[in-house]
Amino acid sequence: MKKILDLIAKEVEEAFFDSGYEKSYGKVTLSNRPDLCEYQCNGALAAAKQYKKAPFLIADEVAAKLTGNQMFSMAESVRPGFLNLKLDPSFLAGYLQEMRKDEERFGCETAKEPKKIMIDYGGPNVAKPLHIGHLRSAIIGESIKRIGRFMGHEMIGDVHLGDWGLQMGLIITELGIRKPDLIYYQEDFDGEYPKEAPFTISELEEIYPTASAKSKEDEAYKEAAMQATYELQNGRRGYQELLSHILNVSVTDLKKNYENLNVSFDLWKGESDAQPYIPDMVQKMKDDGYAYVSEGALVVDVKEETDAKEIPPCMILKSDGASLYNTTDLATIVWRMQDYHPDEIIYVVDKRQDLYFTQVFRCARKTGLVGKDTKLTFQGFGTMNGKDGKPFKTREGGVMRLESLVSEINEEMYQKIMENKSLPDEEEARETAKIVALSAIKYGDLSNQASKDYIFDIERFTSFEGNTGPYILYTIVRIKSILSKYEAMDCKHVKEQILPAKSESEKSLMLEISRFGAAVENAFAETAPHKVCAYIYGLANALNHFYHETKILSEEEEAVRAGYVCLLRLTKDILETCIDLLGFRAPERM
RNA sequence: GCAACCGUAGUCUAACGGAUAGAACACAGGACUCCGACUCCUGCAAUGUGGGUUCGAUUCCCGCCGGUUGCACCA
Repeated sequence: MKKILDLIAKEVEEAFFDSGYEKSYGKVTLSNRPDLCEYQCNGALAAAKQYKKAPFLIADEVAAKLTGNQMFSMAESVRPGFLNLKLDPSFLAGYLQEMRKDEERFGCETAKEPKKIMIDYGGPNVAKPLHIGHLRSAIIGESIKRIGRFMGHEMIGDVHLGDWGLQMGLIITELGIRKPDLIYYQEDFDGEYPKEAPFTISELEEIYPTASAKSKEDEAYKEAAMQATYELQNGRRGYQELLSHILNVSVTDLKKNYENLNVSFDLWKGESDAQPYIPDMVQKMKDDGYAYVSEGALVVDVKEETDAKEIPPCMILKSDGASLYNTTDLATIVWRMQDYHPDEIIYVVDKRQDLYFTQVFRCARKTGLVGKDTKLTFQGFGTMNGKDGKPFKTREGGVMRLESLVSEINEEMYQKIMENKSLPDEEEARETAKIVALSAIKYGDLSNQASKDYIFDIERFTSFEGNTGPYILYTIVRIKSILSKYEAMDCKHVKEQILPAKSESEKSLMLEISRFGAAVENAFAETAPHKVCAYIYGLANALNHFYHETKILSEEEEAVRAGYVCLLRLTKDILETCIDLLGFRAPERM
């Protein structure tokens, strides 16, 4: 089903053409003066120069061609040369009627050329709990993935675990001190290792920071850890077995935590999965003459002549020959290309890594790891700040665990719900609090442009008023309540059909609904989930406005009432589809 | 020092180069015999600064001021 904007533009383009102007001037946009019109075309202003004619004269001609067109109830020319349009209510009702026949997509067409897109987000570290620094990547990445999928693209989410390097050696060393008898430490052992991990997740989460702290004070300890890391990476059997236990235990825990955030990944690959690709990749870079030794390290130049500043070379190997972050990221590109051949890889990463990814992308392109037909996108996000405008911290000034943040907000929501006494059942209240709390966190984040820093204000985000997640959910719940009352009225014999709007507020609501496809499409094109938020906020407002002015269930004319109910149901379905794209859902009651 | 990003009502935030810069919170008023008033309506209030390009600039270019961040062996 064509977007309503395209249908309108088609008519206007033809009117331009019939008046002797290029069709392209007939581009139509949503009105930025809703008091004057619903849609507008500024083409006459642009055409004035080419045709050496006053813009309003052109607009007059086009408007004349459009009068009488069944799509519009108004098409007028306004100085200096705007073309103002209002849709015919019957046309609009017909359009919505078509939308509601498509219960899944509401007429939103999928992309003409579906792409295979890998999306790298999450980025948690093994053996370390998720903290608030991981929140934005998870929320934004998940939403982009869902929006892309809705648009018909093949979206492959990869969590990209931090599971390589000294941290593993530290854990192995510390565990060896605590439990030296474990067979993983017997070098001559060649039997089967036990399936059960020799530690729990909470032990693991305690072992790592302890080991990390020790290594900073104790030089010998650090040596041991580095030695363990080296042996692990060079294939010591018992250590590798320990690594896989660490991975298993951690990933199980991470999955649970991400599940609570309604975030999921298609791939649970990590830095360790890229390691096997490193030697060949490095060798090829050397053979092709891209990599050379500078100050002891192996690097690839990524400067370009158009650069305003010096972009340092991309380091491939450290001067001691060891790999580093860059090496792993490049090798990750190798297997992604080899196994998936994506059209695009999107990195949802902290924007502070902008320069770093510029280096990696350039290096990957220059050395031929990716071809021209694969796009590499850096989708940097800003910092989540506290109310003081500084990076969000606990009251003590430490890094807050994600779990603590979530449970704090769950509790806050629970208190609110209990105050309202809307849900007498405690269990339901707890469950609902979780759902609403997640909407507060996610909407609070996603309603901002991803690239900007934003202030995480629990009080504001959890409010039921204003541009918040809970407000959106409240609107949905309210509609559900009305709909279920309608069901109980036993009106099955009445034909449900959307009728032409009779009031301004009804028409505004219908106009908002009709924009659905364009809004989602645009949000994906700009990888901008905040556009989905802006859209549903407008839709929820239009609904509440309409609701306030219109008696729905007490409307006496059955057909009109059924028409209202149709409109409400369509609004609800679209709102729910949109919040699913944002990664949260609505409760039945709240 | 060099570079990147960002400066919009008191606060928080939006706007393909287009009309009177749009919301939210807060504040000041107002609206419920009614489907969930956690709603709705009215008002107050903003583009850091100086130039340039343009018929037209929050948007593009340059200078200044302010903030954030990044600048080779961490990830």
